[in-house]
Amino acid sequence: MAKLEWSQLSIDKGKPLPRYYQISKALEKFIEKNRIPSETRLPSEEYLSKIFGVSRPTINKAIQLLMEKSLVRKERGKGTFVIEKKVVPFVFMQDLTSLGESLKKSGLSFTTKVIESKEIRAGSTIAREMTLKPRDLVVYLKRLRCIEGEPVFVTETYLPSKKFPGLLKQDFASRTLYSILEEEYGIPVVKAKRILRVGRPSTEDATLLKIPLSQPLIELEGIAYSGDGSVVAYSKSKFRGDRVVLSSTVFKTQ
Amino acid sequence: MAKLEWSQLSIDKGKPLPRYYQISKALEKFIEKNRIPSETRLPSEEYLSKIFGVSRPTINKAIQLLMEKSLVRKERGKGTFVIEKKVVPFVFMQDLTSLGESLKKSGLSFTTKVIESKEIRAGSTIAREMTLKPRDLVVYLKRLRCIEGEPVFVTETYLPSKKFPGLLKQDFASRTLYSILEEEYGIPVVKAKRILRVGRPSTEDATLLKIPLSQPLIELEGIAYSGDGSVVAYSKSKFRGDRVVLSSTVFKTQ
DNA sequence: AAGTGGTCTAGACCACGGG
DNA sequence: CCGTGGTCTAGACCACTTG
Repeated sequence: MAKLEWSQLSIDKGKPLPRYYQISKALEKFIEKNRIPSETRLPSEEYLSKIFGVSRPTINKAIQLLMEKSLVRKERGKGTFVIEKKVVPFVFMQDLTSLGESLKKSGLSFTTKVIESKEIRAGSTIAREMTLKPRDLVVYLKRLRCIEGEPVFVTETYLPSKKFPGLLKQDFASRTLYSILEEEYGIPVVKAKRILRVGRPSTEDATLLKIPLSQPLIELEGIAYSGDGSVVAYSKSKFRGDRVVLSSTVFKTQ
Repeated sequence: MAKLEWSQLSIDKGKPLPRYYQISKALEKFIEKNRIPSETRLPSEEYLSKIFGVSRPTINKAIQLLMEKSLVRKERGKGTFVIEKKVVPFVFMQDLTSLGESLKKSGLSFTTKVIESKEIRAGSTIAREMTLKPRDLVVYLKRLRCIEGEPVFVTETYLPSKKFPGLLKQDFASRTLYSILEEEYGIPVVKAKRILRVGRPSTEDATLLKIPLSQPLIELEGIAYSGDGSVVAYSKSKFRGDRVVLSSTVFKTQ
């Protein structure tokens, strides 16, 4: 009977709006109004193309828009499914904590997976950010963080090897980076600069985060400093824009 | 002679990557490597389709990707043009300043255009955010901010009418909102909550900001409080993701 | 084997901008 | 008028999932 419902959908081909846009809106409204449960499968693109009286590429593009809004998820060979809208509230600027610590406090279950860890030369770009020389060694760390079992962000971190001998032997999956730095090396982070922008995933990050290439990310770049003003870590985190909200509270300083 | 350069481009149709993706990357690299100046017109889609040996819709989709990355801008009837990459560094969390004040300090020339200003009833959503009753009156203000002449973000602000009688008569184009609140009403903002997310523009906002609907925005929602803990303003700002970087510095508090 | 989405083609018509 | 991008069609082949 499900098909009967969808079959009522239609668009006005006379309107000056693109058909794919009208179809996208029609589907969106239909899903909202009828409160289509998440994980419901949409009719096939073939079927929809008949309903709306357009070609399949047009339907494909319409659904593409819904996917970019994270309303649906496509699975090759299976179909298109309504997504449950989840957002993880996320505190990060309030106090000077690493993202891992911030997550811990929130009480949500989260896991860390180390994608890669190695020692490399800084190179000109990283060296400039960290006020090192390009040939200096740094520890490179790439971690994937999942919340409630779902991938939410990846972080790439660079730390000066000189300051943290043996760092690669630490267990980054079960302890937060900041706590390792403070407890194992006695170097606490006392200041951090952060830069935030919108970005797009690389093919690798899209795979890790299980998102399409078209979905925007929130990029958070950070430089952490120790008490003597030297750089302790340079990091770049990429968050799924559909799963994360960053929040903070600011008070008058004077 | 420009055509000669572009004509060298090609892709490997045997690769397992979509053609539109390969073409997009090829064009991107070509623009970067040859430092194609901004405002240069790309070859027509027709021409490119011949060069790459694919159909025009495929070229169209490839260029679509570049547009979403804000590398090019399409103009109907004219062509596709390379965009100058401009980013406005933007301090926002450091201290408790309004966005207007933050801009002023940055030294960049900026203008404010009032799109709309009126008194309305709060409604349930706004009332909840501002701890008002749905039927309470609020002043609604929608402003477009331009930096160096280009639209960069829109802000919608709601303020409780009761606290600020005659507010609509103020000149919001030449003074910042916070300074009006403090100097005209003696109510300074001492605390603010901020929530940040990625969003997509409404058709109206896309027009105001001169961006395609596909381009993501940074949304900054804020609630400002006065000394007695009451809500002074609720605002929602939407920034062009390709023009803005938000930055902050955090210190250890304890 | 059948059904799904991913992608592509060759051609088409339109609206817009500029000569 | 012509060249541009915006959009659409009808059909196709592929890779993947499921029965």
